[in-house]
Parts: sequence; C-alpha cells; structure tokens
Amino acid sequence: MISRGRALRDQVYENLRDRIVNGGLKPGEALVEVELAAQLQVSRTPVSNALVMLRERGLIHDVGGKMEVSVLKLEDVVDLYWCRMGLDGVAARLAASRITKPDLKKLESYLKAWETPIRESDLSALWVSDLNFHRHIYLVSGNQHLVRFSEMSAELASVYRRNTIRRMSDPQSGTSRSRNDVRKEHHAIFEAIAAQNPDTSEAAARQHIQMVIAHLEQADMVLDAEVALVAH
Amino acid sequence: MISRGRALRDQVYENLRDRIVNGGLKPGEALVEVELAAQLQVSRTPVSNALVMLRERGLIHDVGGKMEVSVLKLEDVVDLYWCRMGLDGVAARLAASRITKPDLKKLESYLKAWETPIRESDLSALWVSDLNFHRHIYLVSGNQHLVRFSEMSAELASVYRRNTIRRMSDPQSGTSRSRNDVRKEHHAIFEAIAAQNPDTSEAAARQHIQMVIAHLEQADMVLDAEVALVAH
DNA sequence: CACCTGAATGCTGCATGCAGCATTCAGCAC
DNA sequence: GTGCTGAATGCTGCATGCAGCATTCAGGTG
Repeated sequence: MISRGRALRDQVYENLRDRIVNGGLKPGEALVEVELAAQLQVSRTPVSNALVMLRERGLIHDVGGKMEVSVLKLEDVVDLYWCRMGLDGVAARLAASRITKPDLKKLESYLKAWETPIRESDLSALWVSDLNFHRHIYLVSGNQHLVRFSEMSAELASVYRRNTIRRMSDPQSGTSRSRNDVRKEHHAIFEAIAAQNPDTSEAAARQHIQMVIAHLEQADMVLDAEVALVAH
Repeated sequence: MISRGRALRDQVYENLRDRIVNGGLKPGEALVEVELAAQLQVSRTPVSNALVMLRERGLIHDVGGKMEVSVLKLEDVVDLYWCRMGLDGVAARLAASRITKPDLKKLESYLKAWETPIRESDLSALWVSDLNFHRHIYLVSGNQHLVRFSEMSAELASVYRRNTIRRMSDPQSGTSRSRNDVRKEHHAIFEAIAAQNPDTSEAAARQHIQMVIAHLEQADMVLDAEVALVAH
C-alpha cells in the first residue's frame, strides 16, 4: 500500500485524503499519529507531515492539540458551491474557446452515462461520470490554478457528501432532483461549449450550480440534517 | 521574532510566507532548512513543516529534492486573475445582498485614497487601500471559503507582483492604466454594492478584473519580461 | 453519593541522529 | 587543455528521543 518510490509523506497524505473524501474517516473522527503510523507501517514523521498538509487544505481541523476530520455544516457546503459557481463559470467560458474535437468526444462520453437507464447498483458510476464531466471542463480550460481551486473545493464538499447518491435514487423524496434535470443541465453546458460560445457556456455552467444550491437549501428546509445533494 | 506561544511551525510558515510575498525571498531562490532554522533560532523540524505548508499553497516548489520559491510566468498570473474573475464576481454579488451601513463606510474609506492626489512615495499606501477594498468585499460576502480561495490566489499572484507599483506611477508607459481608470472601476463596484444590486455588482467586479487581465496581456506584448500590473 | 484533587496516561510538537541521494570538485588520463 | 571518474560534501527525508500539556481516572473527602 505504501511503496518506497515517492516520499512517504505524500503517499500518507493521499491515503488519508482518500479515506476522508470517501467517508472511511468520518467527520469529527480523531486522527492519532501513532495509530495511523502503525496502520501504514511508517514512523510518526511522515504522518505528522501529512496531517499538516490536510489541515492546510481544510480537510482536517486543529481542535485543542488534536486533529479531527472537519465537520462541515450545510452552510459550508453552500458556500463552497458559491465558489464553484464562479469557478465553473469561468472554466466553461475558457473551455468554450479552447475545446478540441477529441475533448468534445470525451465530454460526450461522460454524458452517455446519464442517457441510459442505470441499475440502482450503478449509481456510483453515474457519480463518477459526473465528476469526470466537470473535471474535464476544467482541464480543457487549460488553467491549472482553476483546476487546483476546483479540486480543493470539490474535495472539501465531498466530506459532506456521503449520503448523496442513495438519496438521489429515492423517488419518494420530494426534494430530489430527477436524473433528467441534471442530464438536461449537463447537456446545455455541453452544447454551449461545443458551439464555442463563451457567454452561453458560462451561463449554463452557472445555472447548473445555481440549481444545486437551490436544491441544497430546499433540502435543508425539508431534512435539516440529512441532505440530498445530487450533482456538483 | 519567534515567540513560544503558538506552534513554531505556524510562526515559521507566516514568516516565510510574508518574506516570499513581499519579495524578501525571490522567485527561484532556494530554501535551505538548516539556514532558515539558524536564522529563526529553531530546529529543522518546524522549518520542514512550514515548507510542506508553503508547498501545499503553491508558493514554493519541489525541484529535485530542493525547495525553491515558485517562479510564476505571466501566463500563471493571468490564469490566477481568471480565477479572481469568477471569485470576485460572486463575492460582489453576495456582498450586495449582505452589505450594512458600517461596512459601506469602511469600503468608502478605502476608496478615498484613490480620490486625492498622492505623493510618489505614498504609492504603497494606494496599494494597501486597494488590497483592503477587495478584501473587505470578500469579508462582507460572509463566505469564508471564498475568502480563503481569494487569499490563496492573491498571495500567489503577489509572488509576481514586485515591480507593480513603480510601473503604475510611470506616466511614460503607454501600457499603464491611469489611476483614474482604477478609481472609476472601484467606484462602479462600490455604487452597485451600495445599491444592493447583485447583478450590477458582479458585473462591475468582473469588469474590473477584465481590465486587469487585458492590461496584463497588453503589457506582455510590450514588455514581455517586466510587467505593469496595476490593481488586482 | 457527589465532588474535588492529584497522579498516571496518552498524545502532540520539537530536537536530533542517521542513512541515502545528488551535486560538486579535485585529480587523473588523454 | 579538456573530459572523465570517484570521493567528499551538503542536504533532505525518515526514525526516534524527550518534554510539556491536557485529559482521565482513581481515591479520598465532605
């Protein structure tokens, strides 16, 4: 699991980051250096370094000497999506002026997952497609700092995201957006970028995030605790 | 300079960050742990931790085992301002809906520096006012993540920023924006926020950054190496 | 039984030892 | 003089020792 090639601290960092993002380490959970060091078969030093990095990203939090996985309130997630509103918009704008044929193909392929009906068990695949779709727009923008910021934002938000996919699949929930809503919003973004229209592209991207934020706040009123966040 | 109250690594981090941002440590300069440790009278450990943090923020860069202050190309700065285009816009939008009387007063006070003629020697004061003006809009937005991202972006860009103020004061340079241009753009932002108009506020904020980017790219053509960046 | 107090425990943050890697420089060969 | 080789140097990354702080738990007191 931990190889000797790259710096241990970076590997530990990635390991912990992934566990936090995927929910293996839950919000509020304490991160104890010696435990983690024992798990990963390294000394405390690279673990300590990794914790410093995670703190810098906001994924963990310093609470009275101890380190804990950050606990995000709904308000935090909404704030993060407001950031995404700005960043995604600019990314789509830039992407519209730099898109190439192969990149278009790639974007289209990510959208395919939303066209076909999907088995319950494959909802995570839908999620991955969604991630890839948005990420690829950032890549096409050619702006590495935009990529960085959006990744930080997405990572942080995903700390909150655990019960997302299950909820989206729940047709009972009045607050759930239909898969079709998301599909249409994605398609609008795709079409605008394909047409190389910056203004329309940015507007479509922002509209998408706008819907997510509205949905989050509506879900907040209904659920208060458990939230139905669909696409990001 | 280094007290015993807070964690040494955080103090070292701030010390180095400030030195990088203010140009005391120049782009490309190597950061040697033992040297810095000796300067700051601490051991290598907190210095090493601080370097890890700085790397996470992009201020320094890992180059073959050694750590060096990041060297930003003009392209990087332009990319950062595209980020700011998105972030500043959203911040202004949110600020417009949350502005209060005292915050308006504060914003206005920051603008005053641009109204009155300023001695050459006081150009740095102008710069500080500009920083405060934009920062305060972020604060008023009430979105801590927006604040975080904008700070990261500004810090990084300022690695590049050293010859800014001097250039702005050079009336010979055909690429320089007049102080009056900046003043008017700031005023437009202020007025829109004061009027609590989200759309107008965002548009004004974006327009401001748009001008900065245009100016950067124009300056690039003219100077290629040394750039006349005015307000951020 | 509740509360207060002090000792033991656990964990972090900093210092330092140690090994490995790259770079450099000196000396030698051509 | 130029180019190559090998040793010495310098620096990082990881492991571990050590001290301080907070938390906890046990035992005693009201």
